Amino acid sequence: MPTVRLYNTMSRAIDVIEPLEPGHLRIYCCGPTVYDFAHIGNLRKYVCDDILVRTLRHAGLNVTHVMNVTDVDDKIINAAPGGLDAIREYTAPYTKAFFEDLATLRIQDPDVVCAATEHVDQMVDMVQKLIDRGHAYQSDGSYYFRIASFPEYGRLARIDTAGMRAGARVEVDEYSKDDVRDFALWKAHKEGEVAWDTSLGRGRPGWHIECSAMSMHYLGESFDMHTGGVDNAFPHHENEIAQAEGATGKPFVKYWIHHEHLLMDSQKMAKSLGNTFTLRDLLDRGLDPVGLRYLLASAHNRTQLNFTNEAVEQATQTVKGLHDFMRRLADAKAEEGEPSDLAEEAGEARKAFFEAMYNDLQTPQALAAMFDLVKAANIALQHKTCTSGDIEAVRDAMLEFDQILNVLDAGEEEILDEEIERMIREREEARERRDWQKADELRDVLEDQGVLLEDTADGTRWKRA
RNA sequence: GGCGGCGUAGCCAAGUGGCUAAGGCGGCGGUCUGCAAAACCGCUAUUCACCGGUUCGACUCCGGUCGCCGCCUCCA
Repeated sequence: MPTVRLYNTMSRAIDVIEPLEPGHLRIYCCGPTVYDFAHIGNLRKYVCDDILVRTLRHAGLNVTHVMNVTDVDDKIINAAPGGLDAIREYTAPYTKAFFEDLATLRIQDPDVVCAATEHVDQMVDMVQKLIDRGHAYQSDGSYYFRIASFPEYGRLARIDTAGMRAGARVEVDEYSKDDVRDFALWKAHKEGEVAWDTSLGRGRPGWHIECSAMSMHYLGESFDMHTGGVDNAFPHHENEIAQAEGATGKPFVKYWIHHEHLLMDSQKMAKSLGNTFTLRDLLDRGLDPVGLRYLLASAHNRTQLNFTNEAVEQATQTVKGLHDFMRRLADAKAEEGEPSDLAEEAGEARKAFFEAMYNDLQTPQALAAMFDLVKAANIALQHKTCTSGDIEAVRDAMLEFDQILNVLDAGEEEILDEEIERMIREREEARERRDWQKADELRDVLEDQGVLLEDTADGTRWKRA
């Protein structure tokens, strides 16, 4: 099995990935809070997770991928006062939209998707363990994690907890805590808010507790990998560690992966700047979802990616080029010329591509290896003798790359359109008569319908624009 | 104020203490084509924000300046 290396926020180094259980990698990815449509910056994170999981699977690991859906939090409660029915009614469409967005971006669904509101029991159990072990206390019906009881606090984000007292942010929490650094595990019921009647009393879970409770419920008290946006490292993941390790006394997660943010036109994305766009917004503007996937996948996950309209259009062009290439490959026939060494080139490209991916997900280098092969194959197809084995090797390599990238066409066969076929035949006849004017006219008509023609030695081909 | 990241061609984006600074998109010129398209060939950063320093040698290491971005209690 190949060695996979990834940057681990905990160690601040590129670590060799060795699952706790050999051959089986258990990963938890922080999921969406479904109070609104996901914006493109949120979605980058899921594309990064997708590339990561696909790479781990390609390396031969059996991956169990769990993702949460946060369907109860302050924003949701504010938007949907009342009980559980009210927040479910409010969040359901956003949850549905979120998974539609994942599908649009060709992101594989996780093996397990868990909603916070369906795991309150597990969270209550965990809070109880924290109380029993002296890490939590009650105040006015709410429960808090006592940071002073967990000396390791701040290890992930390298935060000096002493300095938090002088933090720039103003404390806005109206609940009473022993120490400003402590965070809520369970919030006492307030009138008009959703609540559960539990052994802790009537109330609702804090945000961080859901991820600790659900990840351990599905993946065990210690598991391999946990992902999130860079902003989640502190406080969310730091708090998760405190809760999990406080409750079990065992190490929580071995590898922490954090994905960088997307910039919009070199600016941060923020509602106040009016530059957050949902996938729907972008599709309405005519952007191609697969081009978008390619763009989001094409930069390294730990660098900020600058999102511009132009960049998406470029990515879309690139993907079109790959589609053209696969088609050319499918139609390829052996030609006379010097013998090609395409099979070897394919092998080299494969090696380079996956070495790059296995070495901290270096997508840009992997893509460069792929394009080197595309170029070599195009040259060979034009000037050399390619055996069916040569062509097959290139095709297999491309399809293998696409196990990670997932941007190629799924189905080969384009539905034949009789009207289009008839016009193409008509144009062929015109061309035989050397009636170029008529032929060009027909080509223009088809182009207006989004059909592009290519006259090749083997006849005219067409594709959708 | 504290901590951290980044600044590479028109655009997106890799990279290394010293061979010609990856790759993609775009543009220009050419081959092919009835014309196109696709593909191919050539050109498109004497230079890596700026200023110093270390070094035989730095884009890569150090210091400073400017710019952008993130975290510092619930934002991917």
